[in-house]
Amino acid sequence: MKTMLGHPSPEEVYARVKRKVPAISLATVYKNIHLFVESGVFREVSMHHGSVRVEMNGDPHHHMVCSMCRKITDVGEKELGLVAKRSRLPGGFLVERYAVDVIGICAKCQKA
Amino acid sequence: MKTMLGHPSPEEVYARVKRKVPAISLATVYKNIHLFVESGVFREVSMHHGSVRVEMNGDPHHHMVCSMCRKITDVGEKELGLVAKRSRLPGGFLVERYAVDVIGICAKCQKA
DNA sequence: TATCGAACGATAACTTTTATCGTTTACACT
DNA sequence: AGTGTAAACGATAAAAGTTATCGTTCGATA
Repeated sequence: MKTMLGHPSPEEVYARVKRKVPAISLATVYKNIHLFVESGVFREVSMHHGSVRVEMNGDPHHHMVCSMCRKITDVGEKELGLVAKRSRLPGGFLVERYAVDVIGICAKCQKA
Repeated sequence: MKTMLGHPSPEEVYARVKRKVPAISLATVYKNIHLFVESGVFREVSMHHGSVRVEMNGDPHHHMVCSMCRKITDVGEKELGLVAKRSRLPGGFLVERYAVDVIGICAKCQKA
């Protein structure tokens, strides 16, 4: 069976799982996505999207997001060097800018 | 008058503008936010939030996002080096991971 | 001041996500 | 197997965020 690669939305996960378990509810899919994200099975990918996307954990990598069609493509950690030079990344992607999000726990939440 | 700093949501912008123009509609605020974002006056900041956030363009900087309370804090470009070392950033922020989003135009959209 | 088009406000609609709740299922213990 | 209990489920309502619609108003120009 083909595995689900890429960056599926909850709706896409739902559609896929429904093929095997037709009775499943969208609510259950959301519950499991949350569970998986909190457990570290999935990561959330959310830059500039109307809906959440998830991906499996894997080798460290980042994302190219097209500001017109919003398609997401993975970028290996090593290819990031090209971004700083404002050059084109593999695939002919034209870089406008890049945004780094550092995710963690702020001082206040560490205390609680 | 105090300017609006930080990373306001559309609702926060609406509340603020309403002080001066009580008759304004939320729809108009959204229309203007879109206009400003498309014109490059604002940038969108969207990592892991239920709603869009905007910020003024300024010196290059990035963001720390608390995975518990979702508060956003700016990080100067120079401080990013600390992240790679998994050390603590200023303010006692404990780094879990970081995500880079490269924003631009994909090859297909460049043709169109 | 009359005309015309752009921008507006109110609101309905839509999308995505979360909460609620009654029911079903799984399983430990008898 | 039968019973009790808790966890998980599906259906669905509700909430939150955003966009689309539409009749009205504003403002520039003639």
